Amino acid sequence: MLTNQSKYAIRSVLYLAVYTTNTNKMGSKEVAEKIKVPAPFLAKILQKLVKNNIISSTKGPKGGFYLTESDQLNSMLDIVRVIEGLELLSECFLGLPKCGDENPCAIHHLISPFKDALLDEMGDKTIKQYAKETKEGKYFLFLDDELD
Amino acid sequence: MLTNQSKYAIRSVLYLAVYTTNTNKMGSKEVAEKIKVPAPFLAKILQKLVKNNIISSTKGPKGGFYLTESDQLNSMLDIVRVIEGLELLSECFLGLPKCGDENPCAIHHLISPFKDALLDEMGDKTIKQYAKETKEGKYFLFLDDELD
DNA sequence: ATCATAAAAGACAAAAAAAACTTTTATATT
DNA sequence: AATATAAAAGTTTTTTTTGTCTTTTATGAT
Repeated sequence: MLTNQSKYAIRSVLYLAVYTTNTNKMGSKEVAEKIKVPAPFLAKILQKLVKNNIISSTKGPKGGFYLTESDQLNSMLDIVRVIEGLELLSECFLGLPKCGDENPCAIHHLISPFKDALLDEMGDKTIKQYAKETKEGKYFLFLDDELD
Repeated sequence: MLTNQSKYAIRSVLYLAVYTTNTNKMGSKEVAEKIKVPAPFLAKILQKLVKNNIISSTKGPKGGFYLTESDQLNSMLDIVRVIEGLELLSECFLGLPKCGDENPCAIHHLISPFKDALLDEMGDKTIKQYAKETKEGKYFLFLDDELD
């Protein structure tokens, strides 16, 4: 439903939202280590996120990636949009070309309400909100040494 | 969430369940045309399904693929299991290694009930039931010339 | 028995996704 | 100004998925 690229993107943005500020940036290798994804691959993904105004960065010593206040107003769906587009999220679970309410595949009735709820939340809720709830311990970004 | 292979497999099994019998088999090319998937690729998939007792086949003239009564007692989950395993269906939507109720990712609360419902239906309902409901017009297997 | 048909088997090719590597550019610190 | 740091940019490699092609085997019909 999502490519690894989108998954890594979402997890890294959430991580950066929780653990960095404009005065406390983080390098791509460190982020990769923390959330346990391939470092060079993540570097490419973060690059793409910067170019599309999802996150921010500065080069050089003390440089790295971080989120501005305005970056934090983006949604998960915004992230997916710039990484792979929204097609994967919307296409039929069984691959039926024109699956829909009028022409439902065998499991459309199960998928449809779920997809609506998912797109609603992923489209409306901001990274800032997710970060806040993560800090409150509601969600996790990786294992074991969470929040240390 | 599912590979094309699994999608094609499910759709072709449903198609065969609706449109064939042990006295009225169908060749792989014809099935491929009907459900609009690449013919040689589907041939390989059907082969795998036969080998794993999801569907049946006979060679030669008047030969082809079909479902026996006992084939029809399989579930969609059985199909996915033999094609790609159940990993893809069960792994975390954001790729969190040990996502679960104790260690939820940011959207676990949304995904979890959906996944439960999906696995329940896909695991319990038989191909026979799906075929019956498809014949009743409840679901569709392809477009336009349905049931002609 | 022969022949045409259709699946089985196996090798092969193309495309997409995932991942790695190298060079260049910007920037804080000294 | 020089240096070290870290992102940006671009190229390349690997792996997985998808898809094709060729040969072999089985079987119903004549």
